[in-house]
Amino acid sequence: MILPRSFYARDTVQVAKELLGCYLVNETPQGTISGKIVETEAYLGQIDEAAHAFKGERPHTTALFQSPGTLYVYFTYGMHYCANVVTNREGLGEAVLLRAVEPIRGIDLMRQRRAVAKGTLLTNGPAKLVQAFGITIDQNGSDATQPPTYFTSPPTHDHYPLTDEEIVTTTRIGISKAKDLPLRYYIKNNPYISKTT
DNA sequence: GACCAGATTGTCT
DNA sequence: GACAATCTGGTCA
Repeated sequence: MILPRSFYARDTVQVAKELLGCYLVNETPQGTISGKIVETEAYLGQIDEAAHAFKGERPHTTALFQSPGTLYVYFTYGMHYCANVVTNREGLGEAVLLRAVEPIRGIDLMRQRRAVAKGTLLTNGPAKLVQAFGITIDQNGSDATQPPTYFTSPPTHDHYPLTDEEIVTTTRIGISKAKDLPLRYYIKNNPYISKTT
């Protein structure tokens, strides 16, 4: 079942935690790709110095200020893309960054897009999963509550929701500002989380 | 496996 | 002109 807009229209930290265990799906012309979300980071807009929305709305951050459930895809380091979902309320600039997923469907397609990667290296980082799923800057501003790119709740046989015991909370990585905020979440003992510190 | 440097471009100072 | 919510390929072990 596709997660409705009301799922995202809540406290950003809450959404970041509950996205763990949910599924990311991208329907491409070549086939459907899906994966289980195992690692996220919260970015708190105008009170969070590390957030792209911190300095207010800019031409390249307009998607961050749209309705909850909107995708925000950005380009960084001259060669990489990362994907977020807008959360809380329209106009706040809050979002959750997808840091890692566990491949479920379309693994062959992921391998084609990431020929260099083997094993867990396929999707264990924000730019890696974006590449494996075939997400590009074209998805910036698109609506993640309907196809082709969207999130679903876990299948009924999955263990969900996760307990606090199974969610590890730690500081964010890869950034230079506000690094001490405990806004990174991942599923304990899952081999697909990114390890960089 | 750990550690290090290079890639490459949009945005802000 | 500096730097970025990163990854890869090299070297050394």
